Amino acid sequence: MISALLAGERPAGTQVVVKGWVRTNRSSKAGISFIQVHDGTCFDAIQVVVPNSLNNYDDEVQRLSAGCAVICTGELAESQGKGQTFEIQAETVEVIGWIDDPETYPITPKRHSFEYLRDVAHLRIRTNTFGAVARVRDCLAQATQRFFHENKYFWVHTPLISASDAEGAGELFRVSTLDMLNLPRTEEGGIDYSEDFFGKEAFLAVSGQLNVESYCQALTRVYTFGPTFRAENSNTSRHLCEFWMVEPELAFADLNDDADLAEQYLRYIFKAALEERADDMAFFAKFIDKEAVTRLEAFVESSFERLEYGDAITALERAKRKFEFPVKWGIDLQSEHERFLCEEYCKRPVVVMNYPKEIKAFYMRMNDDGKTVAAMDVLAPGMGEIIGGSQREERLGVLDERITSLGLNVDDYWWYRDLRRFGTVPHAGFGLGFDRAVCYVTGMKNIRDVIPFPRTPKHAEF
RNA sequence: UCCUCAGUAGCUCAAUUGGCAGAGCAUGCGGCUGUUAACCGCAGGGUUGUAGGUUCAAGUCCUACCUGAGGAGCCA
Repeated sequence: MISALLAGERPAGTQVVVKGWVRTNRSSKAGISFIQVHDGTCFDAIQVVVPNSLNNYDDEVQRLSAGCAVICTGELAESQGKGQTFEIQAETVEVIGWIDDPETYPITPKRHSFEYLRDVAHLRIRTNTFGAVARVRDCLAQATQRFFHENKYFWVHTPLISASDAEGAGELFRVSTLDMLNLPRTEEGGIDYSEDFFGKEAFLAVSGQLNVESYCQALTRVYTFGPTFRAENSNTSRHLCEFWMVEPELAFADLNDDADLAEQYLRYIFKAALEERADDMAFFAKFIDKEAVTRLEAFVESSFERLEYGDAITALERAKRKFEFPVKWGIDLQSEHERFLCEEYCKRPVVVMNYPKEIKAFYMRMNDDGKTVAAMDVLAPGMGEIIGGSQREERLGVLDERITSLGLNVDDYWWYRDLRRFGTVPHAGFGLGFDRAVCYVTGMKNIRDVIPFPRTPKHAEF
């Protein structure tokens, strides 16, 4: 693989084979061709130097254009030219796959807009940017698994199909096998879901949290890492209908333990990106976002500020600048407020803790003041909220009160309530939008460009 | 879903107060070169997002729709 060759794992003079795709081909009738071959294993391509003594030089090598698949053999050599340490003095160049009609190949060796490349998402991965994103995304995913494994967390595969809409997180995708042209009806004229596949209404899950809480109260330290689905009509650079989420849950823990975990986790995966994908990160810093590397380095080195929600409000009220949305105790923080807190007020990552109960979910633990719940948001400079979490309400009576006061039905939560009846313990967890984390690390501005085939309203191509 | 902006060659973009549709890159051919965002020359490439309207004349003005982007809301 090219990554091993360019890393110097084989000495010059070794006979090597390279299998990959042509990036550029500069050929000279005078007798030599320079082919950049790329196999995706690292950022750089390797230069294959082809002499015109090869018997397929005229009719094949010179016709090679961007995208052609080739297998090259030859001797690894220290490069005579500038721009690379190693190159290959080719002895054979075998063309495995031609470009059908070079004029119609969508990925040309020039800059393309990200919007254009979304229309050719099956080919955009062959570009520098999307290759780098894919490798960094993998690095962050592997680091996530490694971090939790090393800290004795178990990976729990929570279901993607949810038979109740009790999770209360916005619009859901329906899962049904009913014949839409011939729907079974109840006597009242509604749709009779008892005829449906699961015998009741079913949806794609919007979170694994409620399920993972069950495992938490038996395995102590658990997490989910998988896809999640929201049918909200959100058309922004930060939203996908299908996205990946990391949700750890730990037993015998409070909100401070939760914040500690979030801090350690983020530092761990960001450090992995800096160390393991230095080549790709250097590219992002050069062409996508000048601060991609320095921002991460600062993040990894700084400890997080912890701020009470009430203190955050006070800081915002005393700020000399004006906000578009007025500040007072009880509001949810807008992104302009979040950016101010971490970028100007604290100048480092901030954990805002203990929010008013009115703006947070029913399962978050009621504090002794009766006004706030043990919720936290981790705010990152340059992005705003990157993690949201809470200590969960472990007291059955208080949980029931919260469910009822929000107009929800306690019977819908029967198994979730059982967890509070049978050996309940204080526990806490958080959710991280994995794709947003990839944006933060790479400096990519649009979440549709950090996931392989983005699903957004009106878009499920490929 | 709301607000704003945009849609012209394969791609990225020009085109003055409404007046002959242009460039760079890419592609093909030729030349040149241990080249590397290569360079030089030539060539092909267009129903200006769609449908109407105003006008002698519309890429340009008007209406509707479609598509995309940015912002907002919702959130992760």
